Amino acid sequence: MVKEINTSIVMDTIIRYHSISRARISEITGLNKGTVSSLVSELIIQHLVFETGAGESSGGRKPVMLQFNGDAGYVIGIDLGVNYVLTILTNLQGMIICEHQEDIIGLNSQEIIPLLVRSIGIISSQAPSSPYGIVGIGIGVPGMVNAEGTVLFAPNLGWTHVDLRAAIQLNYSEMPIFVDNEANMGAIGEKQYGLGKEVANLIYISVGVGIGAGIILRNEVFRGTGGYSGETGHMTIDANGRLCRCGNRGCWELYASEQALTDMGKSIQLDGTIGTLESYVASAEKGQGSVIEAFEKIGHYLGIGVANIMNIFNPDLIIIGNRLAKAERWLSRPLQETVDQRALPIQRQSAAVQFSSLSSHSTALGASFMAVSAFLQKSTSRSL
Amino acid sequence: MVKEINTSIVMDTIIRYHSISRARISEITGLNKGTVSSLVSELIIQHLVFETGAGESSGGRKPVMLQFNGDAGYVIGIDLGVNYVLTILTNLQGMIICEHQEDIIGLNSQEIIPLLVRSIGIISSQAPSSPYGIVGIGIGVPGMVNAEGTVLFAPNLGWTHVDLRAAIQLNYSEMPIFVDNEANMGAIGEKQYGLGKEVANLIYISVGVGIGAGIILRNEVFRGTGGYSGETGHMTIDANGRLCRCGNRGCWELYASEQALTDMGKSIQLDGTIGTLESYVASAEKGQGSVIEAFEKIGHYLGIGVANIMNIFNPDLIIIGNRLAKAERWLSRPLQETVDQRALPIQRQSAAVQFSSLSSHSTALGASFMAVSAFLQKSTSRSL
DNA sequence: TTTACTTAGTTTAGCCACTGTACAAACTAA
DNA sequence: TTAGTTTGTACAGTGGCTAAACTAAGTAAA
Repeated sequence: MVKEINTSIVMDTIIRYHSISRARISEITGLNKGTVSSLVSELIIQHLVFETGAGESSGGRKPVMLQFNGDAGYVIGIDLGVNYVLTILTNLQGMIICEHQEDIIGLNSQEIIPLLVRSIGIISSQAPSSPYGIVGIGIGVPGMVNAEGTVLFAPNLGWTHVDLRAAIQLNYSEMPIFVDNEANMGAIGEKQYGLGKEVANLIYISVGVGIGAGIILRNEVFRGTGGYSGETGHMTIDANGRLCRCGNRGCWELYASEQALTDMGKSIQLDGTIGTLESYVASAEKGQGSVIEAFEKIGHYLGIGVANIMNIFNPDLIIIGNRLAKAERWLSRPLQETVDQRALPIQRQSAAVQFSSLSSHSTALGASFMAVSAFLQKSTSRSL
Repeated sequence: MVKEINTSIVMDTIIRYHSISRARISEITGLNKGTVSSLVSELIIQHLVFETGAGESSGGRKPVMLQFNGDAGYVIGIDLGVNYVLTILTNLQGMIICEHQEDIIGLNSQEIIPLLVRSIGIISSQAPSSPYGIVGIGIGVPGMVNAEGTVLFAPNLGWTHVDLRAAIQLNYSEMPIFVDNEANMGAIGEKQYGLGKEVANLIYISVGVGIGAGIILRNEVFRGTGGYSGETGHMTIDANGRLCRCGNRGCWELYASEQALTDMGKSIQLDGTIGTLESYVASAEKGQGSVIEAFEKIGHYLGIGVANIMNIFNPDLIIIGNRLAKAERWLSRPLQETVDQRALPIQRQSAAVQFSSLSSHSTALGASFMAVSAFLQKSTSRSL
């Protein structure tokens, strides 16, 4: 049991420092040199770590540098969006090997699940050969997911109670499969591979048709008691505001989501195109004032909710992700201004607000990391 | 290190089960009988555990029952309120031995600190003799406190940057002293000794002059990056609402706190008394409709914020505490109705909203528990 | 070169705290 | 009584750690 913990510590240290000697690991972790040596040799036998040759001497014998073998295996990450499926293959370090995207507009769950299985098949076949092969699959879904991987409610997909994990498991019986909310996966993605690498507390705000949040506190996802935390889109920001389909009034997502944009757009004369987010972005880029104003209004309302979240959580970082992050150019300034006006001074001084750095891959990368994490945990524990 | 962990596990098991045999501990924890025996004998030497005699046989030798020695030492818990100081002495099980209260209306920090020291002295002298004596002091403060025990900002006391821990430490140099926000302490109190014993995620909402929240997630207080989490009072619930002194508009505490009551009270004809919370409660008890209406309005607005918190955290339990809990009778129904209307169905099904069960002792008890917790941790670890 | 000094990594002996097994003590029930 | 249970202790064995010695491989200055 102690060995398990120490193996994890050594593994994490190697991954974090990218290239490191046994002696440095011993220094950093406080573990004895002998202990480190023996643990490392087991990791090498497991193909999880390899020696890259001699490093720079600092006045004595040259160290043998160690690296994490990111290509010991591969994982699949899936971002099941409202109208697309993005499937990626990454190695254990989150390097994207290949990706595959398909539209799912108008499809129901009976049609989407086979499509997911097909996508997994296509992507799997492109994995380079490796000691462990494909070691897991992660899936981010735009809805509430329970601990068993059942999608309880995904309004924008029209799903209720779809046992997604079991459905995929039918085709890949031995494969570890992780299903979670798209915002949680996005938060994990940003924490591991994006802007959140150095912070312990971050909130990833997924602004798409609605708004959801992935909450990472003390370096771990906080899912709440039933797994339904982060329903920030239905936070009241206007007590006497418009009625939301959830039954509440003045929900944040009525004022600051893609749906809000569409509502505003009805009164905007577009240059002939349909009112998709992409068309609005295109119009804004052409300088259409009414569209830019709409974005700025949404940025302002985003700021109100972001300030609330800052006041409640006192996080290191708030990241705006998902579809509306594409309009960063017009959202950013009004958002920041509103936060500066509305959040408590001590909060806005210590917390940063940024837009996703992984473009549209946050969720898929987070999903793939779930699988990586589980694989490494299993690998370092079973080396008994 | 393993021993430390196991000692803690044994200790926790004894505390939880109140009266238990070595054999049962071994069963429950999975530790070997011999291991449990040796750890228990050390705890007995330390006076932390004692044998209470034979228990009921279940067909064989009678077990020797063990109990946690709650009277191995005592701790002091202080609730520094806006206009009172409540000091309590408890044993290690949170049993209140004696208490002492003083008014501090109109006093500044230079006057309050000596008063705190005096109160500690008065209470200390009443502690029964015990193996360890007074083992720690906890203080809950109505303001932001950093990790060093400095009160950064306590608007209702008029304090900025008062190094409270250091000031008390001057008089009790070797004593462990814990200073934290009053809402965090209240949350801890409810978690340990009140309504939250069985739950992992609870939010304690302290409704006094303003509103603050103590957040317990996965059985631990979440304090945020700088220690400033839980500033829920400044959550916007009305985007275009009234201006708050914090600079924001439509802050929750403008509509749902003692301050809100006072504001409303200006237009209420009271029966000759001044507008304190107590006088409003008295009027409501006499059946004065306008006061009851005011309470109901506050209950409604409390519900809006509570629904927000439910949607964001998906907790097991939300507890309403501090001064306004005294008006439970009139707040409760409108609060629950609003939550039922506004929180997502799945949230309100799984989370309960209750009023504090420890009457006005939540904060002081939480403060005392901080000291208990630190003492037990130290005791079980230094038995090397 | 040679020599002295560093630093890296392995080996070995010893130790700590756990587990498993055996056993004594103390009880119940037939 | 006698057989069978349950509790708690004793003791040997083991896993995994640390400390220290040692080998290996370098640098720097005489």
